[in-house]
Amino acid sequence: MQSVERALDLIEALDAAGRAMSVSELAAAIGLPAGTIHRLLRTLVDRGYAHQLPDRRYATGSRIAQLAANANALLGLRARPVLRDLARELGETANLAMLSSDAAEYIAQVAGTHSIRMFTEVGHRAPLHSTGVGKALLSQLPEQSVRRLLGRAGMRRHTPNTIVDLAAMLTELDGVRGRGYAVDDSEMELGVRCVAVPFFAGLPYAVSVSGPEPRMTDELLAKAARALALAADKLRAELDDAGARDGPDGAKS
Amino acid sequence: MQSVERALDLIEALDAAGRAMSVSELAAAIGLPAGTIHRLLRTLVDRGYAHQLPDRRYATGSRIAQLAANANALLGLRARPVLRDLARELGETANLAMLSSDAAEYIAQVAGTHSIRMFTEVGHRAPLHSTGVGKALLSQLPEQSVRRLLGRAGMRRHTPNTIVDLAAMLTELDGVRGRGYAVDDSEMELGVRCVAVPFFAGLPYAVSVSGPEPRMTDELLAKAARALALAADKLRAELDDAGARDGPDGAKS
DNA sequence: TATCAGTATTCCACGATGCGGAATATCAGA
DNA sequence: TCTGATATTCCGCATCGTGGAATACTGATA
Repeated sequence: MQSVERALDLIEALDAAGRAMSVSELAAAIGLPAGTIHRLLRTLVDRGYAHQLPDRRYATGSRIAQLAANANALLGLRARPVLRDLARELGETANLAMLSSDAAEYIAQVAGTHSIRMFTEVGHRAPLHSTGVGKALLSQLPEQSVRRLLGRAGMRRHTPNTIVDLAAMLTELDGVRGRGYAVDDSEMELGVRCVAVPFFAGLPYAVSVSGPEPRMTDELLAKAARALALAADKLRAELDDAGARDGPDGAKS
Repeated sequence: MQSVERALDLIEALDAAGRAMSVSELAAAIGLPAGTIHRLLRTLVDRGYAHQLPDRRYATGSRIAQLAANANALLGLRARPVLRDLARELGETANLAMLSSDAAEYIAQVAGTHSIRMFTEVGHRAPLHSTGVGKALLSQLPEQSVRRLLGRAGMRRHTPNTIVDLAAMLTELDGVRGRGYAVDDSEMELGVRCVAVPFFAGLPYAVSVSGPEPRMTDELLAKAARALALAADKLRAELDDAGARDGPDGAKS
């Protein structure tokens, strides 16, 4: 339906900009006359999906944040079967995290089968530089974005292993891209190891398993990396509803 | 624009349900023929705003979560001027939090003017039962929802002052409703006091100031409650873009 | 203060797109 | 296999969305 598509194009243009836009800017971005843009915007503003600033520009409205309150929880539900299989297969706690502003936000978790298990609260936001999922998320960004995010968030030392030097981090991220997975080797918390695989499902995500160092042997890490790569493929297919429109991304494994 | 309104009605119906719905259910909820609902849904599914389960039902799609990544940050920006005035007027750290699942999520913060200041990371999720903002958020919910949320999240003791008994909490929330504000008196962290005022802007929110106990005198608490009530009115007007459609809620101060 | 250029907003005739009812396909349960 | 309920598709029609043009608004400049 043409008019609905156009309204959604507007919502997405405002989101992509991350700032207020004028009618002319939106008209140029979407390729429609100003009058049409304005009529669509009127509906979006009436419904709270956009709001207008005093200088006549428009920005994303609060209704999106209201809808969002439930959206991550629903994604977490959809990811659970994949995480459950991972936790069962590897015996360690499986996590799903997404890039949220300048942090890694955990949106789902399934505990491992051992008595001593990792626990990270769903909704918890972890530093990008010192966690496996964080490094997996960063590996998906251009260097410029990495510099901006880490510059803003800082690179605080959590343990003697934490990478706190930007150049070292950029090198580490090259390694992540080459291997296909990131490792947190007691960088966030002493005695905790984590391996994480990045995937893109409309946003950067990472799926990981984490556990205590004595159990997270190099052999398990290698096995986990393979299982995580398969899980990432499944999660990409499950979590990117809009991806179906962009072509067979699922084929790029 | 009729067709855009109808598509947004669908998005909101799926969100409000928080679970998958059939075409018939959606048709009944919105009051349109099944064929019309189906045509709208096809566009929403194509764009990732809805997704279809194998049993033919539909649920919120992942595109909403993708949009959400920026939405809270934008709300935080819009709230800043009000929080800045509060921090300047009272000298203590001002916070804005929203109800997110079963926690209070901080979406904006402006530090106070003293050398020793409260710091809570934006995006941090705090327990509802043991924080001022959490109790302010809960005070806006029916008892049944309070029971469900606290049952699910638990009521863990953080300090000797923490309320860990449900009946005591329900009584406390009655008090919050009567006074118009909630107080955290070393319930989350010893030596930290917070006063928070609830408001509704499409979702439950709370605006608060917090500081160390020696500075958070009863006199300051009373003064802060008054300032916070005014701030809540401003924030309600600023953050509820969809509210304009529902009538003059701003008049219910 | 007046003017002007750029931009946002409003108006309107027209036809394309969205509409709803009916036909057809699918699904789950007996 | 059959059946009833429901989802999906099809199609004629008219209403709603369209884009161009007219009008209103704004900020910068003289």
